[in-house]
Amino acid sequence: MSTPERLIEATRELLWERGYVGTSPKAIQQAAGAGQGSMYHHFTGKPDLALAAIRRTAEEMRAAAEAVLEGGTSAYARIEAYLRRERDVLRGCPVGRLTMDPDVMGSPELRAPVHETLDRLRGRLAGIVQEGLDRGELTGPLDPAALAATIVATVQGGYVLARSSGSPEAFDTAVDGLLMLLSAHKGPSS
Amino acid sequence: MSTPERLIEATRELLWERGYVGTSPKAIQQAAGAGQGSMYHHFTGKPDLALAAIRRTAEEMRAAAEAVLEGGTSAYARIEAYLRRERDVLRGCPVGRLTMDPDVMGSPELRAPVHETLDRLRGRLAGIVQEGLDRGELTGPLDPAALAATIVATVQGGYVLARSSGSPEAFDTAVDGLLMLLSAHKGPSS
DNA sequence: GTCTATAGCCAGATAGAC
DNA sequence: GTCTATCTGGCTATAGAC
Repeated sequence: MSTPERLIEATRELLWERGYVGTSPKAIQQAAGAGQGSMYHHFTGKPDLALAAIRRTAEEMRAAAEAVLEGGTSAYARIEAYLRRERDVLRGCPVGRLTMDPDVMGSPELRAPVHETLDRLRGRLAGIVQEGLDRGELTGPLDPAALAATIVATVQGGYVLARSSGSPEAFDTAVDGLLMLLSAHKGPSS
Repeated sequence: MSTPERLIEATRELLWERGYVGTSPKAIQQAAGAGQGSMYHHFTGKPDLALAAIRRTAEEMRAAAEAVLEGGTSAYARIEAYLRRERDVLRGCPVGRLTMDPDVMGSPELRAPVHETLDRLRGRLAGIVQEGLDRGELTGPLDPAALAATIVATVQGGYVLARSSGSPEAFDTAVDGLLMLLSAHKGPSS
């Protein structure tokens, strides 16, 4: 792997683990096995490197979501697949985590990928819910946009509960609760 | 207000705004209008001060939740009151936020109040759901513990969505979605 | 491209005067 | 109880040699 590549990957890991504020250039260099001069040769500084890392993480998360949301199954099945998809629960969401970082939220550039990723995810889920209603896989009354927000919020909040309790179980319990509520809306053609 | 008091309050604000990692003793002193010597006279250091601040914040959050959860209304009404209670949405949850802080989660002492607060909240909500089922205010199938986790997760995740989009609206939308799902379980005596 | 040297500033804390 | 002085070390970056 090239040096810039290693630097980006190291930054991604550290951003996930410690956030922007808690991640120092020095720590990045050590994790990447690169010297200071090397890092500043390839990137203008910490914000520049973080931007590259965040963009890649956001892109990866979008792809992972899409992989599980596409496909020919029912709306309910796709939502369940998204909710139950394998996750590194105790590490939290590498994108959602950044919303609690004041320096990230204070920078329009760093913030944009975070905002976009979560926003598109909500939109994608809303579309699936709408599809489900149209096809009779789900029965109303159900507001697609609201349900989509609740789904994403349950996941993001599930991470909080899991980290708080130190066990992934809390995440699963929150997901179970949501699916329990949603299953009451399963339609005949599902 | 006494100096220790001002130091604790300043720490609470900064912890909320910037997290543990992003909060320096110097910033605390300036916000509290106290000198270094003064701070180290009253507290042994940053962890000690943070502990006092976190404990107080946790206590305050428990009280705020209890204030809205107690009372003689129906289970559904109490859950809705909790979800719609006024919040400083864009600032996020002062307790939940700490779960993303590696230094807080790495310290058993700092972590305990966070864990306990979120845990008790879940237990309290589960009790209310159970009560609602018993009284016929809610109709099953409904797993109290799972629903309680979903409620807390929706709130915690709602903060993430709101901060990501820069608007409190996303929080409200997630809450609306959850109440929409839950309202399908409103019982006859409600 | 990568290295070492250097710099100014901040973090976190201690010591001792007042 | 509060103040100033001081300390060690880390952060973030620049300069210039190799």
